[in-house]
Amino acid sequence: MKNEKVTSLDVAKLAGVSQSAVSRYFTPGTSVSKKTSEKVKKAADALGYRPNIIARSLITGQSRIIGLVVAYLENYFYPEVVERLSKTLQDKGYHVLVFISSLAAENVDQITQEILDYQVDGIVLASANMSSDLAARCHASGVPIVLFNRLQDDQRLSAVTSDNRAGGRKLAEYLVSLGHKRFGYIAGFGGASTQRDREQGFREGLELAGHSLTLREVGNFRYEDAQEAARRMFGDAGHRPDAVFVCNDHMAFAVMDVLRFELGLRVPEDVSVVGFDDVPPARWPAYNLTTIRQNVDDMVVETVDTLLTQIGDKAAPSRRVVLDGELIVRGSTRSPNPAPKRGTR
Amino acid sequence: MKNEKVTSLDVAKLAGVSQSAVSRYFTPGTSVSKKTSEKVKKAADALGYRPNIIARSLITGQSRIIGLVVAYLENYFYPEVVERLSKTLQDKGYHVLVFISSLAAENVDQITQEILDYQVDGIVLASANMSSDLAARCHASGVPIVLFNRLQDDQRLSAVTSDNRAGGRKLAEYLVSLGHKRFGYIAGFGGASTQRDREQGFREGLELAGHSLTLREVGNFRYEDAQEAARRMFGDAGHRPDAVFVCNDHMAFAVMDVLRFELGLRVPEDVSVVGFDDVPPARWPAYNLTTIRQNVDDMVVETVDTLLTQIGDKAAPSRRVVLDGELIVRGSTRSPNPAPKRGTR
DNA sequence: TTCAATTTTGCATACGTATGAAAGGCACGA
DNA sequence: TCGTGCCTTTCATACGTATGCAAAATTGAA
Repeated sequence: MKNEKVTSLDVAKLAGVSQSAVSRYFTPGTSVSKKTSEKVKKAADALGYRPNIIARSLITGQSRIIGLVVAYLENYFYPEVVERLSKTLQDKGYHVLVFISSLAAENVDQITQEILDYQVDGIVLASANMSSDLAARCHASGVPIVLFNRLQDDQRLSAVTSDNRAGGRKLAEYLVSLGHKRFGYIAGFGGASTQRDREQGFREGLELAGHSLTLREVGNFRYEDAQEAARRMFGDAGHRPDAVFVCNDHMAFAVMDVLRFELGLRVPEDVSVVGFDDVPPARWPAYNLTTIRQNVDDMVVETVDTLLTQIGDKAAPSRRVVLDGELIVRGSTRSPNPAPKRGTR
Repeated sequence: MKNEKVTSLDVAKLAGVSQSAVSRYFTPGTSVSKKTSEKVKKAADALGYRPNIIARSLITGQSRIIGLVVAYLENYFYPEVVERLSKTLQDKGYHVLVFISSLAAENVDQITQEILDYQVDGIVLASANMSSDLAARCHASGVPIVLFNRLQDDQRLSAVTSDNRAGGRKLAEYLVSLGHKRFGYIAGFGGASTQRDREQGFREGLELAGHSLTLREVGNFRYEDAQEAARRMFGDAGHRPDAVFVCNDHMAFAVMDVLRFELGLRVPEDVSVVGFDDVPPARWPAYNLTTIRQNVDDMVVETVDTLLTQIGDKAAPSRRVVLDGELIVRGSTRSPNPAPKRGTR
């Protein structure tokens, strides 16, 4: 209940040195003699003193806070991101201030204002889009921004993504190689670059193999919407796809659930299902989903690298990092071995 | 790239007023005339000025930052918490600074030090335990703390939890009512109060009905550990439970997966499985898990209430809020209707 | 021992804002 | 016209720390 803040001045008095000495003791990379060092340490311990980061920030202009904007943690890709990102930054002496944004874009602009108010040293935008003028404004105020799992036309913004287009193509090629003929696609929210790129890659892959998309529905990255999309796509028994690419794993689970438990279809015998992300439930036996892995660890490392580089050198050029995504083959797709047809066994 | 910070003094000059006037304009609840109000607004807009929260904090002693300590977002109960908590606080003008802690306890103490360095206005401890002396220290420094989904012996700490013991009892009663005879329990991490209380309630419920726990294994709140636990518990076909309570949903999914896909057992026909939390996948058809609902919204509201009350009045007494958890009956438990045995259909 | 070179220390100031106290402005009634 | 009371504004200072600069102390070599 004692609300007595202990300051560097208190420590200085007790230790019989100047406030500067105390400050220097707690600032790495400054010279302070062994003698005073011990005096300060002793006094600081006795009083339970710790430097006030807020006051320090005011001087140095460094808050050691990174703002993270995230829209929905419902997709289990993002909790992993928050955890890894926060941990990695923590190890480097930074911390993450979370801003939850709605899907509406204006909201993001308002939130970014709030972020800037906190004098953050950098911003990570995940699962949220930002208006170009606001991006420009952040840039103008000298705060580095990294788009995570997002791309924007503005080339001045750094971004870390997987190669979503290549991923979509890989999935198309793989499904074609399994002998599938009728392809469905369940899309995410229209404004997202991940949605756009994955679909584009998937279509390209199909067309290169002489196929094309048969059916397309929109699931908006939400479980419930994806269920609806699956019902529409597979409702007409006569015109069903025999393979469906769902824009992310989260929605793929919804689709599989509808196929199996509402429509009585077997996965993969009747329909092959593939997703994107490789979130933890994708490898749980109940889903066992074939998907493209987004390596969260690598993405986070690149994000932090980019961010800290730009914090250290404001003149550093922006980077666009595109990571390869590995195809993870599991049990939600038909077996690749066509041998049984010939009866060789 | 222009790194020119615009301060209240700049605005004051442009508007032809004093710096105080600018400060008052941006401080709600202060009196400022309509005339200067407009001058300031105009100048501020022209320069793109926004008050520096860091500098403000130094004066007011209020950072409007709440520290959140969380250990693992792997359990999908916590992402919901982070999202709801952050959003609710955002609406009240606060923001959440995230601290990821390992499971080790010393780590939490170090992290709490870091939190205090940021001069947070309050702390929420979720999925992490804190040493008593550190709790005392936080208390001493006047920073309110709320334990979320955790209890501690120290009565001075506020806490918001579900009634875990009552929940465990409800589950026991329900399983008994279904006619089960052999009961298994898969425990969480030993140090957690949720683990302890849920198990205690479950045992009480069984004993009140003249039953007792047959088998017990430890899953440590982790998917993989829970799989192992399930293998041990159900490995011996002659001594299997016919109902199992898994300490949280996250582990329950692992157990169901092992039962169905490794051991070929049917849920609920061969074994009834119940969990705790009611995370989103619990209602997905693939699991369709009977469980106790922890109402995240209510828990968050109570947490924020408690926190803001104590921030507003440091002398406010600590609160312990215990919320009721509803039994959600789904398809992972045997049908309550014993009629088929008599062949009435 | 002396002096120059080097390290350590203290002093003073700055960071950007909030706020109590004092001064200024205004309207109103006498 | 003058004085009284109230609302605005300005002035000055404080919050807790970092840091350039100059003074002091230490070191090392001659």
